[in-house]
Amino acid sequence: MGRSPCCKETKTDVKKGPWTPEEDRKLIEYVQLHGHRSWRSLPENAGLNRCGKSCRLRWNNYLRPGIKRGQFSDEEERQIVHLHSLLGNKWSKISSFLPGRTDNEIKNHWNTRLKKKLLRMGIDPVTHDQLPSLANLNALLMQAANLQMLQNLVQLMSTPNKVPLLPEPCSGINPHLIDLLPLNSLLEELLVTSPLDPIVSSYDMPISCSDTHQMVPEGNLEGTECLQRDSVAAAPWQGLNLAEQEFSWKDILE
DNA sequence: AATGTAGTCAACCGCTGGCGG
DNA sequence: TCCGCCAGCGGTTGACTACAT
Repeated sequence: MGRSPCCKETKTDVKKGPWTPEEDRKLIEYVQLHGHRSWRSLPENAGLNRCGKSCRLRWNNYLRPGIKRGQFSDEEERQIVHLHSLLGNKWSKISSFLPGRTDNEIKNHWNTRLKKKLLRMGIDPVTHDQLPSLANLNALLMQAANLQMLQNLVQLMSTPNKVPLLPEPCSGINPHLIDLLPLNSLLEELLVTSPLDPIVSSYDMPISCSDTHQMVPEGNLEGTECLQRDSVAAAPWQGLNLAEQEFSWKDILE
């Protein structure tokens, strides 16, 4: 399936950019007299130094009779939003339901106005679902922060027992080696006292050594990798560089 | 008044699928 | 069935304008 050779490959001097009134006049006159059976040959026949594609676009979007210009009415906007929720970015399909409006115009209107309008109304312009409220967003952020703390802990616990503390001034704690054993219980306590979103908690976390089963999706206990103090955490937990995290031990312990 | 920034929209680019030889 | 041509489509660009600093 070969790609159509663009005008630039056949003619090097085709004009681009905005159309002049004179070009418009030539195009209108030609189409009214001969129709537009072949856009490819039209420019030459009409005496236009333009690409056939460019002529088709100009005709379809601006010169064709019956085109409605100007502000979209509330009713039109409602229709576009509704059709978009059903059809997605099928601008040509959507335009077929709005007489006089071109796909290009609808697409531009969507991208520049309607998307923002929907966002302001708390509606996701892609899925058309209600966006999470500010309060929900806050809770999600808290959960994300908790999760990140847990990740840090798990990362540390999956390395040898003794690890250096973060260098000053990240930590306000005496910067010597500490035993990570007590962190085990701290981690479990965190998991119990900080219930996570079901989506987050269904994440395949390599933690299930004791009674923290609430972290593991129901019926999925068997395959869950048990975190060993000497083992290396599974894929989602790898690649976390503690040095890049913004949490200090002080933060975690507090 | 000059400059920077954001918004708008006409036009272009490149891909896709239909069609005919 | 394969291949090339073509129109149509959706995403992107860039010129222009309005508004803010």
